[in-house]
Amino acid sequence: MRLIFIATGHIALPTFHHLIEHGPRPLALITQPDKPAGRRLELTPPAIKLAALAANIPVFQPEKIGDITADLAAMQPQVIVVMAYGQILRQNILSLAEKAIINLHASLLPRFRGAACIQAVIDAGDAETGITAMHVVRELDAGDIILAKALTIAPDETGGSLHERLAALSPSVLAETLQKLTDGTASRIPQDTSAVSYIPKLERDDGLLDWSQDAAALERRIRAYEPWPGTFTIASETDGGKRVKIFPPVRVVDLSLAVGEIALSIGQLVVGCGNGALALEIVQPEGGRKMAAGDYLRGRKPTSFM
RNA sequence: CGCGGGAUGGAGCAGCCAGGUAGCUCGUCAGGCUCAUAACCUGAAGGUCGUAGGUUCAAAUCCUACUCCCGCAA
Repeated sequence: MRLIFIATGHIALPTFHHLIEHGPRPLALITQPDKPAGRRLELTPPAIKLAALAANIPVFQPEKIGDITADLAAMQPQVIVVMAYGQILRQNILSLAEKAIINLHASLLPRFRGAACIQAVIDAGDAETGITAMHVVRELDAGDIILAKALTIAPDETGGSLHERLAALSPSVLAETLQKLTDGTASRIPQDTSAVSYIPKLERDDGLLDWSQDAAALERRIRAYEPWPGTFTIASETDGGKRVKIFPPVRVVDLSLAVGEIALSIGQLVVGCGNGALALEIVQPEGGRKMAAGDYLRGRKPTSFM
């Protein structure tokens, strides 16, 4: 089968490797251009690009995917697979594949269309999520569904752990999808429009915690946003009003504190929330490294979080 | 040269601006108290103040260079 793979995010790596090892071998990888990253803003290639180069698969990194429409057409693809690419595909791309252009999306559609679907399911407290294979249409994540596989979300699941498990689940979803497309047994199930929800891309600042929320909701948020975009708060003036990152695990405890008030309870840093309180284990003040929350409290002596 | 914070006993910090006795909260060890404890009391050990130069009678503190760690941004 003549297949082109379009992907940027890490979540696509296992699927890409699976195709390289078990076929159909991708004719080319289309991925985002190298971007400045790191403290010195050095140009950094997407990890999947390195994987392609190592396997001698041609790589295209157009600023706009429309720029290489002719190249794509010249490869005469039967199937195009899109996964965490990061660009919207125009109509002229959608019609390039002879058989189908499909997208693997990391949620059980139509719930949580959009970029931050992995964080969203944990944040919402959902019991399960999964990988959905669907046809690509002009509207984002709105195409007819071919198949989906589900996973149960663990009570201590983080965005990172779920990302890994979904990445590992993806190759089998794609393999089955390709099989059905070949057989002609692939179903086309339209999405239930009444159940659609959309979750936009997250920015670093979205990780600012609002201590007036319920402790249980904050606990989910802290797990969901680890490692991206991460969660943080602002320390009181006694610690210079600096940013403090919060890492899971955190525990909901029954302690009566004002919103944002900090206390030392049985050696742990406890923060008052809107309903209940949270015991923090690991924090990282701006400029410092990760440290035990109790050490942070004893050393820097913050009195409250904003 | 994108912006910024930091390096001080085992941990986290203060002291630096206005150079002159190594400090705080913990931890560790010993002892005490207690039915008991992550609680409390007493005592002790543990530091070439990141590295290399410079200024000075005197440098954790001022100056220069370097190494390492980290936040923002992307």
